[in-house]
Amino acid sequence: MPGATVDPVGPNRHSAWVEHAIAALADAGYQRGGARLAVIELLARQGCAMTAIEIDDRLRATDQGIGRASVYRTLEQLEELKLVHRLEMGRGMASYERIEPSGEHHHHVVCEKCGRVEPFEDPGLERAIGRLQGRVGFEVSEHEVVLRGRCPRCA
Amino acid sequence: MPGATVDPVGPNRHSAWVEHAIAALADAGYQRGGARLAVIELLARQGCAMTAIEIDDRLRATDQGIGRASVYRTLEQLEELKLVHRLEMGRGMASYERIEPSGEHHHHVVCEKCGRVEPFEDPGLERAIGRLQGRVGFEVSEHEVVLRGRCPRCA
DNA sequence: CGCTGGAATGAGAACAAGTCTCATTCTCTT
DNA sequence: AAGAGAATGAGACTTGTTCTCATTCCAGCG
Repeated sequence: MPGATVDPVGPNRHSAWVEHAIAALADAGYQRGGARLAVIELLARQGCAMTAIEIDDRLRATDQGIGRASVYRTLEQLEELKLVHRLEMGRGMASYERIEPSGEHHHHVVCEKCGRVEPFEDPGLERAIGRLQGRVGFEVSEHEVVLRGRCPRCA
Repeated sequence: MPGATVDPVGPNRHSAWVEHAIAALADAGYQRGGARLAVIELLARQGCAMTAIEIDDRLRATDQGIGRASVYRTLEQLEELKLVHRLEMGRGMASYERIEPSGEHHHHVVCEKCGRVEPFEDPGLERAIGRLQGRVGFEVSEHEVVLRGRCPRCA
């Protein structure tokens, strides 16, 4: 790949996750398909959670014209394989964001007035949750923290 | 009330919250009503979150036969007045639980297999979240932590 | 290559949770 | 006891999601 060493961080900076997802799907016995790939590539480009509706709308608008069923089906498969995280932060609709294989992740603050969502991360919080794992009777595999309040604009 | 000093802790142990809720509603200018009271009394008896559907089903089964609209309307009002907490832990449906005026509260572990929900509390976690408040740009008024995994039975 | 069997896809129907409307009933004040 | 306005409930409606099934696509095989 001559000349390909320039600008490793760009619009495709998360292509590693695309590869990862494709490999995981292949391992799980799935065949390739255009709709699924489109969902994966869209999620790869997002910095934070995106609602199922947004994903669906965006992909429907594409010249490919991806169907609703394919979008939801793909999201379900990706969730099953722990490639994406399903979140319910709003009024009864799900959002999705990719799971980094590194384990790196963030949580969310939601404005209860305008619905704006922002990510944040905090090692102290992660530590507190880590310490908790043994104490609850469950075998915990993931966690989710949502803070609610007013964003600077709405406060 | 002669003889009423026996057994202060019983099925009505949370009647203080009922009073609190009634007072708050009156302060907010609401009139009394049977449907609303029934919702309040049902929530007062629960130890943990209950889905809107369950609440509705239970109250519909009553000889009072409370309507769906009243149930949802009441839940919305109670949420607005910070008398109950709305949670979304499952597949797209809301649960509600009362907010103690003392600020005492718990969080939840959900079994991703069977859907069982259990409460837990942890001061360390609360401290970590408390420390966080200033750092996110929002004016945080509440928070919610959900752990997911396998319950002992499903593990 | 072109076939073929099973997987992936998309249009639209079906479903479930929640919301809205509006006629009736109830509360509270006078 | 009456009137004004709030609370209620039946049922229509909306919205996000899931299901169905006929069609299209992919991948191994001759």
